[in-house]
Order: sequence, then C-alpha cells, then structure tokens
Amino acid sequence: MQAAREQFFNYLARKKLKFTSQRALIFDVFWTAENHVSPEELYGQVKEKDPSIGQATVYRTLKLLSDSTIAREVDFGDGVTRYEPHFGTSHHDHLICTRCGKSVEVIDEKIEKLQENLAAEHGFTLSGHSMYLYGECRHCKGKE
Amino acid sequence: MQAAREQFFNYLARKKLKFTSQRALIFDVFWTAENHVSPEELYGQVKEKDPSIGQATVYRTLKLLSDSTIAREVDFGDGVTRYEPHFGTSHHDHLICTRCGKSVEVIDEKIEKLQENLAAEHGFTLSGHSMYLYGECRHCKGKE
DNA sequence: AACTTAATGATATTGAATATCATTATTCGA
DNA sequence: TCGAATAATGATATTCAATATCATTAAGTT
Repeated sequence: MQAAREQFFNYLARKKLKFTSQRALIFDVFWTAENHVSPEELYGQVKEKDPSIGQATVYRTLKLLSDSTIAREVDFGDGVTRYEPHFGTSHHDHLICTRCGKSVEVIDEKIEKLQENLAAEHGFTLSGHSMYLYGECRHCKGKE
Repeated sequence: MQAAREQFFNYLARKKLKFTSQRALIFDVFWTAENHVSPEELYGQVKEKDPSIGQATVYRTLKLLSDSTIAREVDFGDGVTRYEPHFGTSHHDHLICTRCGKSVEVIDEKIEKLQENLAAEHGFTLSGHSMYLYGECRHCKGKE
C-alpha cells in the first residue's frame, strides 16, 4: 500500500473511523486525478467506477482527507472549493492566469520568512497562510 | 460632497447609470460602517434607515462600488464575501486571528516586491494578489 | 456470530448570491 | 418643464455549493 493511502488508513484507525470501500475508491481516484479537483468533478470521476456512490460521501471523504493533512483545500475565488494532494509535498502557493485559468505552484522561502516576521510584529503566532497571485501568463499576454 | 461619494457619482455618470436615493443611502451607510462588512450585515444596517430597501439592491450596489474601485472584496474563507472601503487607501493584506476572528491590515513592501519577482520568473505579469495570514493574536495566545 | 457503532445514499435543507420581471424613478432632450 | 427612453427597484423565484437528516447497511469488535 502506498504511503499516502496508509496514512489515510492510520488516520481513520486512530480516530476509530472505518475504512470503507467507498473511502478507498474515493481516495484512489483523488490521488490519480489531476490537481485542484472540485468535489463535483471528483464525484463525476468516482461515479464512473461506481455509479452507486453518493455525492455526500465524496464531500465527506474530501473533508476527511483534508483533516488528515493528506489533502489541502484551495480557494481560487470562483465559488468552489478545490482539493489538491498534500501528502509528502511541501507547502506552496498559487500563481493563476486570469485569462486561461492555468495555475502554477510556486514557493518563495524569503516571502515565507517575511510573512512570519510581519505577523510577529503584530503579536501574532502564524499557523498558516494563503497567497494567490493573479496575472497573465506568458501565452495569454500577447493575445487580444 | 466628500471625495469618495463624488467618485461614485462620477463613475455612475460615466457608465450612464443612475444616482438613486437607494444607492446614496447604501453608500453612506457603507462608508461609515465598520470595516469588512458583509452584504447581509450592511442590509441590516440600511434597513434601519429605510425599511423599504431590498436586499438585492444592497448586493447590486456593493458590486458597483467594487467595480468603481471604491470598495474592495475580501474573502476570509468563511463563505461570505465582505467589502471594505478602498478609496484613497493603499493596498494592504490581512492578518486574521483564528480564535477571535479579529483582523489587522498589514502591508510589507518587500513581500510585494518579491511577489512581482516570483511571478516574473514564471513569465507572468502580475495584476493583483490576495494574501491572508492566519494565526493567534496576542490576546488569544495565552488562553485555553 | 452477535453486537455496537459508524457510514452510506437518498433526500431535504441551508445560505449566499443571482435572475426574473412588473412597476417605479431618473435622466436628458425637446 | 414635460415626456420619452431607459435604468433601477423590490419581491420573488432560482441557482448552486455544501451540509443536515435519517432509515438502512456495513465495519470492526468481542
């Protein structure tokens, strides 16, 4: 069993929750799906493999994956919450093209450090942050 | 007439939209309201002054204020869009206490600069960004 | 195998935000 | 100033994501 799947299993056991066939399937589809999947998108993909699955279960399972730090919620501001695999990956932020919607994962240690300092200056102990950079990507820039 | 109100008036005129009594009232209440007001909160305050006003009008007017750059949308991730006065104020980001919900406006030129660089490295021309820092404020930190 | 407890799926519900539409108000030209 | 053209309003219905409810089913335990 791959590490992330095992971590999910362990998380459920620790919380005395059950490792059901639905959760296993949703996990697998989520893990192989493209990045930044919305619950509805994932529901569509899961239904192809098992049409009997309920959409509420997909929502519930994504929340579990998020709680277990295997997935991370991302909010691009378009009204739907998306999820991305997070296990074993380092923290990163997003650079989003306002034209074509393409998103790139970025990270800048210096920014992270400055955020810590900025919070400390105001007496805050930072537990997390979200940063989204919006602009035009190389390909869209030329076009009219 | 104060500058912001005048700018709103001019914006409407330029777009051939009408300066109605409802819009004037909503503007005034918004302008004197505390920061980060949600449409529903504002609707409540506006209704005290004019109970006949419709909530759709409040939503519509906030969108106009946003379009005219007099207000700015902020999203603290709790499901409601809030608005803050933006006219004449410089750009800033938010530091939010995850315990008491208090938010502080912050700005760091060095971070802004690094964001530009980071985007440029990926071929992006930055048009905007949103950054939210989450943590515990001085007062909440001690408490259990 | 029986039992305890959580999970599921269908459905209803919530809550924010938007759409529709008949009526009213504003703007602007004559 | 008056009226025609057009936008705005408010009431209501609708959308859409997300959550709640609940009877039934399935896991995990002893």
